[in-house]
Amino acid sequence: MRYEKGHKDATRQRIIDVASRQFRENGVAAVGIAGIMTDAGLTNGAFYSHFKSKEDLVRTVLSNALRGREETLRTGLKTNAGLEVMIRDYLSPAHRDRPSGGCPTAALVAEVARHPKATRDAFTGKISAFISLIATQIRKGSAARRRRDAVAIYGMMVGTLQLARAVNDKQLSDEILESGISAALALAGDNAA
Amino acid sequence: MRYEKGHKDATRQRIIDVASRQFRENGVAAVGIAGIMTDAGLTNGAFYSHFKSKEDLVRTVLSNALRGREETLRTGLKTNAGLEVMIRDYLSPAHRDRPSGGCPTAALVAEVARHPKATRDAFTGKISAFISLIATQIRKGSAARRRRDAVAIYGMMVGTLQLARAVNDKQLSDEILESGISAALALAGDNAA
DNA sequence: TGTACATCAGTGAACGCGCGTTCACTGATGTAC
DNA sequence: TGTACATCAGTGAACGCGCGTTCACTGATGTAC
Repeated sequence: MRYEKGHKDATRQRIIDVASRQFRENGVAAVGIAGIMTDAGLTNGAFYSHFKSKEDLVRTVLSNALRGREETLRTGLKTNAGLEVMIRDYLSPAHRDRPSGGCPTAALVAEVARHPKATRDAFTGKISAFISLIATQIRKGSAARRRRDAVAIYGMMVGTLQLARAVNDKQLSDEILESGISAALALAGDNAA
Repeated sequence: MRYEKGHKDATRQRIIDVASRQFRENGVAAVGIAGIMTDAGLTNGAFYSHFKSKEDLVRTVLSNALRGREETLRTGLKTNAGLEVMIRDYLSPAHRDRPSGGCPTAALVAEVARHPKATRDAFTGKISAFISLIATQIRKGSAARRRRDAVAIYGMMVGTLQLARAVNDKQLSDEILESGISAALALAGDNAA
């Protein structure tokens, strides 16, 4: 073989990583195949020996990024102080200011809602998983109440992060993040709230 | 004049209304000038005697839709049972299933965050206004705490509505809406929560 | 060992298409004299 | 009153451009005999 074993898989993964960053930064619709391939160090023609179509890439990127987030969340919850660190990380200025490495849900959820069913499927399962994970970390209340609060915390994190990103006023943006943290901690059953 | 007085203003408003619906339904990037003009009963060439550019239309539509929302919210809060009706309307299946007539923030906030500063300005002021309006309706806590909860409620409504729209499973989607309502009411200081 | 052929990741030009935008033009009405 | 011109909302063809996608080709390596 003229390329080492695993070369094609590595290339495919490189395309996925570049696309993952670009999609989160600029949205799926605004990102083109040619730009992704250039950033991956290839020419546009090579794309179709790795993916059936742009939509195929979108699905792959979404599954990939959400799986990565789930793992990070899972290990983070084990080693850190429950939900608190996760909530503070999620609603940090660093996360707000660098969408390309951040939560794919916050960046793409509204756009994905308009994509084909097969693409939305990638989301549905993972959103369910996130909610369940958060629910296991909530300290007080019945199982139903913990699950309700998990949904609310997740929705609030996604919404407030997006508001903080859209707003053109640093002070208001910081306030939105702070309010989100403090209200989310309250829902999580933390006394710091 | 070959057209009645006010004709051009009416046409302009018709273009804004059509664009407003299409943007919320499919996102700004996926909507073209030609399609908007066809729906408005005109040909594409006429567009540029009403707007400087597509971005000019986006700004106008955003200001318009957000102002409309603010008025609805303001009168709704006066005549109804405070926040409760508003929260239930916002997180209703009807709102989830018809984005074209719904909240422009939920539909467009992530996309607008990537638009030019002038476009984001339209958002910033109105988001501020929404937060203040909600804060006036919260029953308990210090002024700072009421404002914090207003930010959290708004963020949570936007986030949970988006999640409910993206998810491909009716039962999960309904659960997300219900959880959002009940947690938002709790934050608003309602005992029903 | 040498030669002919197979493999296949990647190249780069080309495809049709729809986009945002421009512009010469139309035609109904108003105004000047 | 009649004629020449101005106004201006809207028409529709055309512009260059970048998109997603296709495809004939390259060239380094492996395999067959």
